[in-house]
Amino acid sequence: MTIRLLLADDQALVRDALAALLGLEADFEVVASVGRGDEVAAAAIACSPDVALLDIEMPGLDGLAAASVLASQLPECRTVILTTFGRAGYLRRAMEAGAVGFVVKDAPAEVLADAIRRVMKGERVIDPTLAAETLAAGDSPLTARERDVLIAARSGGSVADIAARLYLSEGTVRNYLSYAISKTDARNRMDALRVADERGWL
Amino acid sequence: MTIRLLLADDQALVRDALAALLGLEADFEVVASVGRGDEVAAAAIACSPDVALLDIEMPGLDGLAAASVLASQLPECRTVILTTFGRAGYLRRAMEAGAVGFVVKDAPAEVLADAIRRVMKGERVIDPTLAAETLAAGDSPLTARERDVLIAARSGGSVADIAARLYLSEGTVRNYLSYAISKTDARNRMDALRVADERGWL
DNA sequence: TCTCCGTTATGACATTTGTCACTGCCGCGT
DNA sequence: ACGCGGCAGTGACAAATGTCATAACGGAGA
Repeated sequence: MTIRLLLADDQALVRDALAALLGLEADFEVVASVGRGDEVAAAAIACSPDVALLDIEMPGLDGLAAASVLASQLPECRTVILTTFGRAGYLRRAMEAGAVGFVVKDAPAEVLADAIRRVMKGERVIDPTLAAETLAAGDSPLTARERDVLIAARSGGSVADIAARLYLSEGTVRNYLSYAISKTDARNRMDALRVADERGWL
Repeated sequence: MTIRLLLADDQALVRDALAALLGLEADFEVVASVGRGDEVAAAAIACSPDVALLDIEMPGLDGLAAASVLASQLPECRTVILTTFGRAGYLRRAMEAGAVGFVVKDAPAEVLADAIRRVMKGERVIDPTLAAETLAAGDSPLTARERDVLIAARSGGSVADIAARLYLSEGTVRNYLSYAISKTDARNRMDALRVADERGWL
């Protein structure tokens, strides 16, 4: 009984390489392979895979959003997130999006193959180091707006720019930035951005 | 006549997957596979590959530095840089480090295989889009110190922090930052950092 | 109902940042 | 010998940033 796989990764070379790697295993069959998050659902419906391997960073729709869509439209297909970044916040969001597995690209090939077989048996598979880290980082203390302001600050604009983009007054933006800076124990907005990003709070 | 390959990529899964992919081609043979830049030279000397495929982001020594070492210690081995980021500055630095090929991971698998065969024939292989972009971005207008200051600014510290780290006066740091901001047409240091990073000037 | 929290906002304030002018030193090329 | 450009610094100034107190409004929960 072969396990039917869907592969989603924006980097064609990595996608093809993973297909080659998984194709070496006798019990795996790659039935679909896409390079954009917004193509995942359609491909899954067309090919009805047993397991979808989704990268997070993809154009169109990110892997986490794609996992949500997949969970609602094709609940019998299990999702494993396969990503470069073992960033704490990703794991939490992946679980919320209905993923049952989470593997980082640092892991050796056997870990991935093993993870796929285990999710097929109904288990949840999560990188243990990452799980610990996620628990340690904890929930984001940032409110929704504080997060919005930080994200808007990422492009390097001034308070005025951010205020204009979010339709807020400049004073309000300064307040939110100040809160964010204090909650992240940072010294200024760049530092806050760096810290929040590392902790997966954005 | 098979082409002997050395593979270097910090992500084990990607490394193994690439090995599987390249192994499917009849004329390729992966003779070494490492996960750290500082293991490249030793592995190359031990296995004498014809072509080394190096990722840029690696612990120990980055792919560009590893390419330099390889070029001096084992000049008969040709280097192809294989990286996620088609960032303009990387290409220039790769060429300076003695690489003869540059392939982005966005490219389809045939491009990589083709590139390997072509560098074996003595050709240089460079992603054409990227080449154009690199020429457009041009040489970095930043002086060595301006670059240092920008890099130090990346960790999110204040002028005082940067000055302390580089053993400069605060005024000097402010001047360099100001020059950097003006040379990048940015609005503030974050913007300058973003721009310089994108252009590969760091 | 009353209180807490998040959102939005203002004004005042100190600090930091960015800009500019100007100086001196050193090394390189003509 | 001279000028140019990079490096390092000072001082002054305007603008942006970060902090704090304070306040109004609405929703969620005790």
